[in-house]
Amino acid sequence: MTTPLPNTLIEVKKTRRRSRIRVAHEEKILASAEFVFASYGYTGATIEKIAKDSGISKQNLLYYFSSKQELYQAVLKNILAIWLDKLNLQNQVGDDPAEKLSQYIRDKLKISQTHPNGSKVFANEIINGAPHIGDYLKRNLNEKLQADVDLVNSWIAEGKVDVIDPYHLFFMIWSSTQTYADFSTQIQLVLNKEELTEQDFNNAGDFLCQIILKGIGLK
Amino acid sequence: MTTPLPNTLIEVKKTRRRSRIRVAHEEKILASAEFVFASYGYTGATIEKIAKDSGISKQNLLYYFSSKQELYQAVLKNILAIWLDKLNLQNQVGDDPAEKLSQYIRDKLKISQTHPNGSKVFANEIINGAPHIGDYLKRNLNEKLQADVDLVNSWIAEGKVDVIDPYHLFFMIWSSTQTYADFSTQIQLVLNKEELTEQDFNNAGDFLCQIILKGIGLK
DNA sequence: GTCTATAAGGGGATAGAC
DNA sequence: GTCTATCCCCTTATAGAC
Repeated sequence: MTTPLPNTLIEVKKTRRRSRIRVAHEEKILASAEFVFASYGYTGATIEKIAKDSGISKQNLLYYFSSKQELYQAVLKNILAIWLDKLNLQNQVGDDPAEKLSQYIRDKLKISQTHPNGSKVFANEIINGAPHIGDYLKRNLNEKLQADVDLVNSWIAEGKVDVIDPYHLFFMIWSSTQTYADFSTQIQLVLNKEELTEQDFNNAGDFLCQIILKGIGLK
Repeated sequence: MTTPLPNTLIEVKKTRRRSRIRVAHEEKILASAEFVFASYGYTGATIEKIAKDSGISKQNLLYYFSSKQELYQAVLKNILAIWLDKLNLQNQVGDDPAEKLSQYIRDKLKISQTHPNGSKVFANEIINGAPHIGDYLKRNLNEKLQADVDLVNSWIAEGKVDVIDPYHLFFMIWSSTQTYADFSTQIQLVLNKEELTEQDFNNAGDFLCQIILKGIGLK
């Protein structure tokens, strides 16, 4: 049995001038698409559902995004851009490893709070073997990550943190912060809440920073 | 926009006597279903694909599992049974918190290694809002978890571990162990490997135990 | 830009012979 | 238990009027 075929990500076309109405509609459509793809998966989501949710007719939606796949990839690219943009250990202010890592963790968690649906769509895509963004991810993730891995390794060399494998550290940070978006259903069920509050996210941030920093020998 | 309707999980019927051929075929079908649901999601998976993968005709498959939903829920119930069965802090041997937690973490990670597809199907289901197993989960997860939470709280009261929120500890353990199944595509991409090896899982286990135990004040 | 109509194909499930 | 045939709905996408 073969896994789904890889598809190269459609590059965003640089439209020279987008009318106000186009910009507004595209935004509404993208927000709805994020929600519907997160709730039903790629195949389970239908253009009809997205159209209904955004208050735009199905045929009109296809005027703005000419195919389901194009819309899906736009959603994926949105969340990836947010992650790749904000998530650099290097870009965090200060020199202190503890400070940099704390900020990184809290930033990542903040995105789980503000963009849960984007995170869920991305998670679904990766779980399914990244058929639509595998190539794109390969080209864009590793390079950025390498710089951060190097930085952590330099901290280890300087004796500032315990000897650990930086890759597994990042896997841990990514998974334990994203779980508050991706697995929010389960977390809400366990905590017996309808929604996760600001306070829940603050608690999570405090917890994660406490465990991870102390765990690698900081503080 | 409404989220998917909840469906109560179909209870497993106790067939008094299942022929040898039925048992064998059901097993093959379930294994293929796990793989196909993991690769394509609930809607994206088709009975046809599952049938092809298992070497059984689509119509014959429907003789054994009378609907797609029934097959899907059987897959979900399988992985949940494995988790709920093995994952009790209380059942781990020994009295030592460090020993119990290490074993719990390694057991959970082992399931990621041996049942990656079941884990992926479950992850997809939760991400999509648990439309098919929400009720079942609610009835079966919280009670088991509560005993473990109480145990951790007793350790805190005895001063054996730092003051932490046990719930967030479990969220961290669950997410950081499951990521090696659910996000294996991304991890393989970062580590530049076709498959995760026994050694990779050992490294992950060592890393997670080191960070989490030290992080909560053990050792 | 937005609408009505519809083509074209996929996929779940059933009927009934063997 | 397994097969052939088929029904029927759903969904993507296009054509073309306004």
